[in-house]
Amino acid sequence: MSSAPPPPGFELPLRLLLAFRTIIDELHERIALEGHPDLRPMHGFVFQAIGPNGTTAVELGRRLGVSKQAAGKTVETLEQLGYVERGSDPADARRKVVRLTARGVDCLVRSARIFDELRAEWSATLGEEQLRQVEDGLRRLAPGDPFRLDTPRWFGSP
Amino acid sequence: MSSAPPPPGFELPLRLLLAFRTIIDELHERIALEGHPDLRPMHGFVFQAIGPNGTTAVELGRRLGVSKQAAGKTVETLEQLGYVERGSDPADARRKVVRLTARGVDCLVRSARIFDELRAEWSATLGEEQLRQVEDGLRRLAPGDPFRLDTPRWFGSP
DNA sequence: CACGATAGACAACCTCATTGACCATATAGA
DNA sequence: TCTATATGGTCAATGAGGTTGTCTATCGTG
Repeated sequence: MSSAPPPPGFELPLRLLLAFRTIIDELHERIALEGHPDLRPMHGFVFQAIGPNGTTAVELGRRLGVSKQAAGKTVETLEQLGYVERGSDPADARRKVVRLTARGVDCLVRSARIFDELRAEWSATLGEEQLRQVEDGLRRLAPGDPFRLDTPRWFGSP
Repeated sequence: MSSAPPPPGFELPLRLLLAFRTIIDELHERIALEGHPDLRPMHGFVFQAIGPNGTTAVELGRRLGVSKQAAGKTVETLEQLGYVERGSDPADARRKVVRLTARGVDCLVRSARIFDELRAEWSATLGEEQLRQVEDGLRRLAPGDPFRLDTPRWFGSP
């Protein structure tokens, strides 16, 4: 009955971060082998924030938790890398819709597949039961929309 | 059992990051109320990297995975905030030893206590059994030293 | 004692975020 | 309809934090 002393409280957050980094690093290692070597950890968040239907720089900034100018610059970078493209919205001449290119969609699809493969490997390592315990525990510790995308900025100073 | 379909593979990493952020944000909210309102998430890593015996800017840079100049600037910032102080090493006139001040040590002690309090709250929420399942699962998914301190730099672009 | 290695400081630069300002366009109300 | 306001996008200036390159002082080794 849990007779062993509990681990120090700082271990769990460090393990959470280390596990996250391990997974993301593994993802990028594999997706680099599949033709996307230029991606950075942050870019996956941006692709998810753009979504399959496209978005605008302002809305992207809101989702990422950064200013619209910063979001615009990120879009410009990803446009040069060939992952997104900008078009005009016929229904609103102010909006410039940012959409994933075929290459961007390919990246999203591969990411989703690799994440599923990685989960299958964790399931094999831990057993499906314990993995679900972990996932359920994290859902209860950190409820809400997991797509809080303002993390890149979060570390730095005010 | 486990007859329900597994969640998509990308949920776990997002939950890991969200849980980490939730914990760190909670820590900083509480430690701000105890007299340390100026701390940033990264500073805890720096304090841990300095350690109880002090260190130098070069060694700090190695542990944090940044250049010695960047480490020096961080030390300068923390010195102005009153968390560290620089002294000379009588055994080596080149070295300028960075040590935590009483205020810095106070911060480390309070952090450890608050982390333990937070863990007790998670234990009450999940039950000690499931919390240990989570911790054990993370240890197996991400083994090794949890004190990898090069995270602050990890997010950005190269 | 001379030489290479190390610790630290200074300067220039880069990247990425910020705020402020400005223009074009859409929308709501008198 | 015409005007006021809100919204989307861009440009400019700024600041934080990182980098590399260079320089000096000091240590350790031959």
